[in-house]
Parts: sequence; C-alpha cells; structure tokens
Amino acid sequence: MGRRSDHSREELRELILEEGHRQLSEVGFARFSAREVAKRIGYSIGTIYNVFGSYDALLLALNGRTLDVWLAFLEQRLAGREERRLDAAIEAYFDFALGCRHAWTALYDFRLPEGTPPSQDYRDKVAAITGVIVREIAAILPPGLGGEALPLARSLLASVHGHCFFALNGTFAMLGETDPVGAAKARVADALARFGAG
Amino acid sequence: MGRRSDHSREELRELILEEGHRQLSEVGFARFSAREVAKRIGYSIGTIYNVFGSYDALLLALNGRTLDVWLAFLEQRLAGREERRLDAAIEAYFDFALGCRHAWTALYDFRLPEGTPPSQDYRDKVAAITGVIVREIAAILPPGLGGEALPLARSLLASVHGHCFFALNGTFAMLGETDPVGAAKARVADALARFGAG
DNA sequence: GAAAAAATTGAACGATGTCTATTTCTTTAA
DNA sequence: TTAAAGAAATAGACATCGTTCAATTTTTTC
Repeated sequence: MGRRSDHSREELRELILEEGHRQLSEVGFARFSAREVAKRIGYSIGTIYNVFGSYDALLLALNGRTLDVWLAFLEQRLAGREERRLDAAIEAYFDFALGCRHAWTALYDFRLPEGTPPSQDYRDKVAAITGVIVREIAAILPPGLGGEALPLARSLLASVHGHCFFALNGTFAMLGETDPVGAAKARVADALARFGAG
Repeated sequence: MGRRSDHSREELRELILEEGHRQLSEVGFARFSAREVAKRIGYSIGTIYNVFGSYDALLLALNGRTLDVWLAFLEQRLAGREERRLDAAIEAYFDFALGCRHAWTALYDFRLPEGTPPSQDYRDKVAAITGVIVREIAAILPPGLGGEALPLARSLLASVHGHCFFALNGTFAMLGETDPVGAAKARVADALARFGAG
C-alpha cells in the first residue's frame, strides 16, 4: 500500500501516542513493542519510524505524555486544598505512581543513549512538575529563605522518589516497611523543621 | 558437540557469572546479552540455560554478585573510620553507584515478572547491606531509641537512593543540582536531628 | 496532464530469549 | 570389558524485536 489520507500527520502522531501509551501502561516498558502499536492502529511499523524517526524518540514522547498526565494529576490534587498541601503532594506522588505503575516506571526504566540529552520539551515537562513543588515549598518557608526553595524541592523530590521507588520495586517489602508514604512524609517534615517551617 | 569435561558445574557457573558481570558492567542492562556471554566463554547459549535455567535467573545471580561487591565496598570504606561514619556510608553509596554505574543501575532496571519474589539468597544480600546501615544508625541514636534504627535506616536508604538515582539518571542535572551528595547528607542530618542524634 | 514530492508498505537484516531433539561424553552395572 | 544409563553440551528452529530501505501509491505542484 502506498500513501493514504486516512489521517493527517498530527492525527497520526496522536493516534500513535494514544495507543502507545495504552500499551505502555498495560504491558510495561520491558514488554512494550512499537510493532504492536503499529498493528493495533492499522498501520505498519515503517509509519511509526516516519513519524517519530526512532524507537527512542517514540518512547521519549510517550514518557512526555506520562509527565503531562502526572502534572495534571498533581495540580488537581492540590486544587482547593488549604492545609497540608505538601503532604497532599506526597500522597499524589505515590498515588500516581501506583495507579499508573507501568507508565510511571517507564519514566525511569527508559534511558536515552549516553551523551544524548532529552529534548527541551521533555526537560520542560520535568521542570514543570518540579516547579509545583518549588512553589509549595516557597510558600511554607519562612520569609527570607525563598532562595532555598529550589534546592530543597529538588532534594525532597529525590527523597520522596526514593521512597516511592522502593515501595514499587519491592525493596521496602523485603525490608518489612509497611508505610512508605508515612516514612516519606516524615523525612520531608524533618527537612522542613530544619528551616523552621512545617 | 556433546558433553565435555573442561569445567565442573561449579566452575562453569563461576565462569558465566564472571564474564556475565563483566559484560553487564561494560554494556549495561539494556544491551546485555546472554548469548554474548556464552560466546565469550566458549560455550553455547544452551549451556547457560542448563546452568541457570532462565535469563531471569541469570540476571538475578548477576545482580546478587553486584550486591556482594557493594557490601564489601561499603564495609571497607567504614573499616577503621571513627567519625562521621554515616557520611562515609553515603559517600560510599554514591561512589559505588558511580564507579559501577551499569552494574548498579541493573539492580533496579531488571525486574522479575510480577508476582515472582526474588530468591531468599538475594533478599539476604539486600538485607545485609541494609543491616550495615541499621547498625550505624543504632550506634548514633540516643539510648532507648534502638527500635527506631531499622525503620529509620530503611527510610534514609530510600532518601539516599533517590538522590543517587537522580544524580545518575540526569534528573538532577536537568534541575541544576550540582551537589547531590551534599544534599543527601543534609537530608540524613535533618532526620537524625529529629531524634536528637548526629 | 505530466512531473515532483510525500507517505506507506512490507520484506529483509541481524539481533534477542527460549525451547527441544540430537549428539557426545561420563558413569554405572553386568 | 563392554553395554546400558545418565548427564551435559550443542545446533538449530522459532517467534519476536528495532531498524532500514526499495518499491509502490497517492497527493501535490506546475
């Protein structure tokens, strides 16, 4: 078959991303197959390469979509919340990771070849999620410590990430930890206490 | 070719693990190939299946070897150290992960099929590394808080892991963090301060 | 309406993990 | 000593994967 006009370039891209994200969410990164995605949308594997150029680019785009969903999820959880907003953000971190287990895990399982930085677009998405936490922490920190918000947010994100990662990959289960969320909240509280916040 | 007697079963197992760990350390989990390991030791792929039964079992054994090396590295770094032992352990965490980048990353990239818990042997190795941290924290905590050592060790390991993970996977670079080790130490200090230790 | 450009395909390639029938060697038993 | 039993190693087949590319068909352009 040759050229067809079933979908515009953009429609096709969206079609692939939609089905691709469904696949990734269902089977996980290790079993994800670009061929399978092509088959399911009724196109051939070559078409995916036409649109995305490579497997890596496709996966980066899929992970980008996960980041989009994650950001929306986080903000929705915070919307209207008055107290304990940082705790809510931590809960949202865990709930998203657990609820979108495979897609969330793929964010970290997939890595571009060494020396290949992700696109600016992707970096912006990561920065957007971080930005939410920076904002929340800045609102909590005592006046005059605003400059600490970014470094602290990075570090607390890493701490929460570690707890969430261990919760999902079984490390915590191995070690008998039954309340990863509580532990993560406690560590964040410890850090904020140092700055006289919380 | 049929049966040969170049190596005993144990020698063969060791041969595969040695070359396999070398491969894993060089090319990383994503590019690791059991076939390639077989080729390099002069056996066929079938032999690896004879000895290990499956690809998953081989990788679990390889990761187990990484844990062995890691534990030895950690204890060697702590040996003879009088002060700031926990800081030394954090540095060791990062140094090992950076120095054995691919092998360390494989510990988390590789996952057994869902519902398949790792062998007792593997869990023991994870517990052994954790045990070192439990011991160090117990030595620092005020008297009467000994029961907090294990939960705190789990949580601090997760925090340090998150920092180390973000350092290696580029997240920290994206966010402008230039001193991941310092940030990790700070978070650990925050937690210890809550317990009146440090 | 012809030429140029764009899009889509499917076959080919070299890998991978996995499995099995077969061959070969070692061990056991008569 | 020799034949049968058992264990170990292999080659090859299978299905899959990402990747590439010549060929084909449609759309666009002039």
